[in-house]
Amino acid sequence: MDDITDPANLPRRKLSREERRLQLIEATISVIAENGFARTTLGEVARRAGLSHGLANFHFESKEKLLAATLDHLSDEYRANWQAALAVAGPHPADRIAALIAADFAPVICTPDRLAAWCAFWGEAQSRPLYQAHCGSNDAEYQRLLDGLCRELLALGGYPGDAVRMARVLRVTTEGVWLDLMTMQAPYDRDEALATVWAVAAAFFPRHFGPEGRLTV
Amino acid sequence: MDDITDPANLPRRKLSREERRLQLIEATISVIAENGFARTTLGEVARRAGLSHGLANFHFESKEKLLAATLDHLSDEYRANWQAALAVAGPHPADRIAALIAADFAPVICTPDRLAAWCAFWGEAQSRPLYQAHCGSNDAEYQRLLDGLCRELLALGGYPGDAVRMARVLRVTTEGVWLDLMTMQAPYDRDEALATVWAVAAAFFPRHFGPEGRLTV
DNA sequence: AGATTCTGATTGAACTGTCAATCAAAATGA
DNA sequence: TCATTTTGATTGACAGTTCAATCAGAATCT
Repeated sequence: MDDITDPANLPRRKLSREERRLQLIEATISVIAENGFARTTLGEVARRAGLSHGLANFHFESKEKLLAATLDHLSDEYRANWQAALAVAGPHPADRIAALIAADFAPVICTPDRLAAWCAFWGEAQSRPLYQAHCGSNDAEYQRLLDGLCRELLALGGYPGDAVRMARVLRVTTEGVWLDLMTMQAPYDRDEALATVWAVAAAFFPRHFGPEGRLTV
Repeated sequence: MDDITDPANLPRRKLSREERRLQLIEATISVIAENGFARTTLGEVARRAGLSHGLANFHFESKEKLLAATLDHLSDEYRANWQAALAVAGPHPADRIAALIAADFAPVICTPDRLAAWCAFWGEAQSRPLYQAHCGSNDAEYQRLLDGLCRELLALGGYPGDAVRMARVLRVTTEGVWLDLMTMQAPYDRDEALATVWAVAAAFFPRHFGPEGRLTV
């Protein structure tokens, strides 16, 4: 048949291996966000990517591995985002804490689809050790970093309190407002979510943070 | 524990309708906690309850309705717990806030199985409106109550800040440490979790709360 | 009380649909 | 040509649902 001139069968095999994988991963995020984890099927993922379902198994071997790769992707993306934010932040611990907080609300990361997918993975993580390691709360590097910054700022500002607990509150507050944005029927907006985290920072470090974030000296 | 939920004593036609429903719901919580939401089957629920799988459909019509009833049960239980705690608390807003916080860490509520089940429902709630309404963040009564208490305490103590945001931080910090207890590979214990919430209260209301909780005047 | 009838809880096998995985053939690119 | 990618039909397993048969206990009757 003459398919060369037919625009209907144009877009075959134009993406590289890595691009195809990414395309399937993005479709997976989208399906998880819309249908939830339990109702995510390879068929729906393939359909949304405009591909046949056999391809998912070709590129990922199994559904399980596709899901694991999807979580990996989200995890890498999240880490790259805060590391980039940190790279352009000043050396003062308050500046670095502010950068980390703000990074979590960057439009690239804080997308409805992505938040929903994170949420779904959290829900399943407890029963699947494979996922558990990649979930946010287990990023040891991030936690050590935030712990250290809080300790520095505590010493610098002469604040009372426990650095590890403060770091934990900052982290879980961010996760918590994320969860609110996903699960509430009438949620507040992203700015209000960020303001809520600033309220925590301001309560812990009142001379360095205010309701709008980092206080400029 | 309950003799109802113990499969050891094989109950052949001894339990009432309501008791049987409860038994199946408890089995469902257990299976969700162990296998996750996506891998929860009627067969496994029935096996764990020591009953045939046809019975689950007899009592609940469908798997979907069994899951909804399970969430309902968790939701009712949660509400009953904080309402009971509030009933025996003093009239001072700080005492009532302290009672609400402590209630969330009561051994009856703060059980591995129950936390895991909550977690799983959160993960699916975004894609299922039926669940969404019953998830913690949507308990309007609880939120209005906590908002009001924070507003009172703010006025009473002459503290600066936004009452609604403070109430939100207290709530999401609790949810957040719950999530930590579930999803972290090496989590801290329940006391440390509670202490983390006290740290927030102490930061917001330093003359009414300390690292150990409510300050006695 | 004892026998009979009634109710509805319970079982387990059969049915149905769905989904992940497989594979052979076709299309594509080098 | 040869290797790689893509398709789509097929397969096998498994889960949810249905249903006819069973059975224990309650209610009713004699």
